[in-house]
Amino acid sequence: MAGSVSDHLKPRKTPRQQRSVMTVRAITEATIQVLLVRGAARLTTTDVAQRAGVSIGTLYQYFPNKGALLHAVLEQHLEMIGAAFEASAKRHRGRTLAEITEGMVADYLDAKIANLDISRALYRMLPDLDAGDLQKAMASRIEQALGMLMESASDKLLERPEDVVPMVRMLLTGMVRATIEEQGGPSEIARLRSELSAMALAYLQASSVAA
Amino acid sequence: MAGSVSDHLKPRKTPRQQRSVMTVRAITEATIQVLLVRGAARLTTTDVAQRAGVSIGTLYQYFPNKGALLHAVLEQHLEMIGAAFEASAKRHRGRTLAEITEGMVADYLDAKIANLDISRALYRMLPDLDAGDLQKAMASRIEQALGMLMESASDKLLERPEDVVPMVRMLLTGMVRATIEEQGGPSEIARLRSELSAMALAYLQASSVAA
DNA sequence: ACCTGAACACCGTTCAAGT
DNA sequence: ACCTGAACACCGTTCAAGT
Repeated sequence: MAGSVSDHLKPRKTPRQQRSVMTVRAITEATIQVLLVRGAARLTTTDVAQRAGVSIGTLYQYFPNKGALLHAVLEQHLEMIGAAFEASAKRHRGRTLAEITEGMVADYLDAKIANLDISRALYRMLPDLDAGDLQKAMASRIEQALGMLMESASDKLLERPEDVVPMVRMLLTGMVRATIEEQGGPSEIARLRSELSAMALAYLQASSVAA
Repeated sequence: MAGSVSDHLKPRKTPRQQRSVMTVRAITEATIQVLLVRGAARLTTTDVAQRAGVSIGTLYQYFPNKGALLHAVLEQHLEMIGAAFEASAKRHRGRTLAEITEGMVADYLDAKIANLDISRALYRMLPDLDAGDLQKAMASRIEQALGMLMESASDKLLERPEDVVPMVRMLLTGMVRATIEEQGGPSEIARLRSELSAMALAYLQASSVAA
């Protein structure tokens, strides 16, 4: 073992005084701003420090490297999406398979669309980010909520949930990601909203029996 | 207009003498080698030039920048995948919807799996690569072959193909990409092979009527 | 405990000089 | 027509000195 793969991505120190708490917040805020304005490829630690109003030395006091900075921003965003999905799952629990499916797709899409720019920027940085840990955690979080939802469906019983649930999770996140990365406009997003529901529902029905 | 977005990614000059044709080939070969050995993030133009046995100056005589180098490698790989998919489409034409779907999924997966390492490496560089043009071309190439296949199905007639065909294309490429990027092992790939067929077929059947 | 910024290392890219 | 490699610019990261 000897430490997780991504020890080097963790924040370097935990701020103990008020001043430094604000410093850290200023740095992550600035990171998002620079990300949106300049894009992932042209994001510079110097830019971030300047925009945050601190020196580069200070930035590196809290984040061991550029990757850790972006990792922190990604973590925030995923936490938001994960919480939104879990809340959505609770809302739709116990309804019919069709209702659950449509509601779940709509809510996930809405959460991503509400932060379209940042979603797009973050997707673009994923590869450089060594974010396998975060993505895995997110995947199992969504799968757990999904599994619970499927069990709760009032009209259908899912067969082989251990295979079907991961596939549906991948369908949901993969199609939304692809559409956003392909620069899909309003019409592509509208199509995704209806067709993705239809797709997920057709597969789920084919994989379940009457309850 | 004033030139395509990615003029700066095109090769800088076309080699006119034998010597330089070999030079270009050596450079792209070396790029793949370095990509596989060091990974996308640590790929260095110096490394590539050294491995190709030329100076950096020579490298920059044929490729205007690092991006163009990777762009060329990606283009080669996509060309191979595209051709494989079109050949597969021809083979399955005229069969039943279920046979077409299964054959298509299996063939696409096989083509990607046969070059798993390079596929993985290339997926990781996509964002940095400004490869929207290549991806769009690839998407419509696959969609055209898919549309032809759907029309040829002996037992079913697809409704709203203008919506359904792009969704199936995205399903196919998106799920394979997600599985590969998530470092899926043999068992995840086997699951993908069967479940992705089931998913696509369930959606296609729900979107078609008897022929 | 926190902050600063000059200095270092590394890498992408150019260009004057060569064959 | 093609090749070379020293030189330049830029950016991530460190660390000795400060409050």
